[in-house]
Amino acid sequence: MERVSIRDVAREAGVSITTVSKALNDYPDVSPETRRRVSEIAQRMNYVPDVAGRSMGGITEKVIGLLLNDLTPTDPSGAVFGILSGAYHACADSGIDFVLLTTNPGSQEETSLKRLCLSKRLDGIICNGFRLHDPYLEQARQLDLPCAVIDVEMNDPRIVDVSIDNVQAADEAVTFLLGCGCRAIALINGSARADVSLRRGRGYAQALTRSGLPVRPEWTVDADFDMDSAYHAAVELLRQYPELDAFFCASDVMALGVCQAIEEAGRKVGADVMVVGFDDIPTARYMYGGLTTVRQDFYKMGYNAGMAVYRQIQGQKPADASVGLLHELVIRSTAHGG
Amino acid sequence: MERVSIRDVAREAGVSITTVSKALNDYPDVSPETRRRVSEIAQRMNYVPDVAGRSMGGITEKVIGLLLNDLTPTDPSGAVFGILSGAYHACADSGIDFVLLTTNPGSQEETSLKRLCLSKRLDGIICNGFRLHDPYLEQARQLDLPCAVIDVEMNDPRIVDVSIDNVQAADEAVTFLLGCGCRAIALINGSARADVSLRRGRGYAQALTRSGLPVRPEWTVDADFDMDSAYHAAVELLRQYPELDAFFCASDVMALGVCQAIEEAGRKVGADVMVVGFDDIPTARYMYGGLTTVRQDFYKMGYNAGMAVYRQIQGQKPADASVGLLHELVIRSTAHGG
DNA sequence: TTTTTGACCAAAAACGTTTTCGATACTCGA
DNA sequence: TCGAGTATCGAAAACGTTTTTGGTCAAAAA
Repeated sequence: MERVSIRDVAREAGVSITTVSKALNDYPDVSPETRRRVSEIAQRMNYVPDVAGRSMGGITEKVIGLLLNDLTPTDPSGAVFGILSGAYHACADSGIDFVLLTTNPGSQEETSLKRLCLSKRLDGIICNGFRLHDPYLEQARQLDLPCAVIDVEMNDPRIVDVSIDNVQAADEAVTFLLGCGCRAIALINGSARADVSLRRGRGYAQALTRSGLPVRPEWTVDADFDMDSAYHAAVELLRQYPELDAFFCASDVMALGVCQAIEEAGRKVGADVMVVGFDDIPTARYMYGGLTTVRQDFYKMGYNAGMAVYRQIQGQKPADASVGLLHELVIRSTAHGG
Repeated sequence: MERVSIRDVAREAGVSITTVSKALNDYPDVSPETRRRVSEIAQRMNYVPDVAGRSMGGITEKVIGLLLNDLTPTDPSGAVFGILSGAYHACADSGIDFVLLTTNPGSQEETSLKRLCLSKRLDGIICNGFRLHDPYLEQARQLDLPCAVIDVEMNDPRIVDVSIDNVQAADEAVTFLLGCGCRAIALINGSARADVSLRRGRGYAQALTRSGLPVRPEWTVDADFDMDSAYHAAVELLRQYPELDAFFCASDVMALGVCQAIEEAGRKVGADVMVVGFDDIPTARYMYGGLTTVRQDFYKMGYNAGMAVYRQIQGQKPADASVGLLHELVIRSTAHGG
């Protein structure tokens, strides 16, 4: 596509490039008549200032990057999409450029986070999907750049943590199951390398302990947020511990695998065995009569993360307070009282 | 974050900036010793060439933009996410930059597609979510830029169409319902402003006509791909035409609303009234005993679109042939034979 | 010994802007 | 008529690169 430069516009208008630049950038020292004529010509010629030249001239747009760890072909929970959409809109609302970046364990070895940010000219970054011990997690601490991290507790005054209170959320879910009369509750957790898994595990144990019940380690299994793994784990648990009367799952997708296992074992979900999921995915209310689950708002996560980073870019305080989001226990059929 | 320029590196290494540039860009006329020393210093100083300066110097990365019409907070079908992920990976595999863009009817009025592409320095573009009569649709034809459009038949030799054969897919679905013995089949279609809706409507009519059945316009309703609209439409249809024994829905999400309406009407999904959806969303097999549906691969859509645009950028023929993708009728419980 | 060659490096132009500063011409008051 | 002020514009530097061109020096060829 043919690009027209400021020189072309200047030639066409019979003025210098200085005047064109000033006319289009609302400088005071250009006559109304000239300004009008130049803008008209620029418009007609489809002149769009080159962003690189502009940057050389000292005018740069601010940019926030959303760094996703391992962009998968599909996003069953809708979490990544919601975060992405939220971050995008936060940038749009703030008049900031948005760019999407991805990493994987391999690329984290070859390019440092700092160099990645430098190469993309980032003014701020939002990180999602990091696992404990990912190299980038530690590098984010050394990064001299406004930064928000989703779903990992960083405990760093310079970094904004964005997440719900996962301990509390898991506690509520398990407490609810206890209130339903359940006494043998298994935990199908996400990957042990995910910070949220640790926290949900803590909430699970905390609720049991408060009720004076023992935490039986053999009733907790990591299914890596994977439906099939969750299914197989549940099959095995149900075989080995027929006394289980409830499952708390760290994602709705895993809950589906668990429900299937329960039904295949000839037991009734929501009656013989209760199931609580996590996330409240869009189709949750249509499965197994309605999945009882802990809702979290991924769009808001992304949006708040974007806004927090934006505020830091604007020079507002290093966000000593992190962004806490609210969760909500949504009670449907797979686990319900009385 | 402090940026290090090539000048800083040159000073530190005691050579000219020319030599630094050549050393890092593998020019032959720099001694191995100098090259080694310069790269070592550049690495240590965290020097990353400024992309704007680089662009001024005549080196520009190719960029493909994915233009989404109206990025919503949630993506129940996973279509947008799949396409995005596919396009992203196509770019990554081709060593091309990827940027995400969005439009809405309002912004289409104020900024032309050409200016949008110019301002983002695009070398190619993928369009998704366009409605018939969107201004950008016509502008895409005038655009002098490699371009792929998803799910709209453009009939332009310079533009790559990417989609499944929606007429054929709908025909197969309805033909299957007819094979199941259904004789009164309603169509819950997407928005009439979406090209795929027209095509699925054609396939629906085509299948009925081939079997000698009349196409009753009152049995077709546009529910705009919305679950609630589909629900209400189905409620009304079932009340007014109790003889209906099947629904063909243009999306799984709408199929869910329809199923709910059927059950609330006291009829049994998959027995009294059969339902076929569209898309095969990740949780389809878990709903109503398993949704019968037409599967399409959104990731592949995005990937193929990206690759097609990339090939055009590389100067390969204007892609007279469009990219056709395969669909697959997935038979589960909500509609099944014998 | 002189000339040629090749290896290595630097000066400078170019890219498209913005912005500072100086230049010109005009207006107005004295 | 002249000087000061004002309105309008252009020249030129600057930004960070790449790339062309030319220059220096030592080694090889004559």
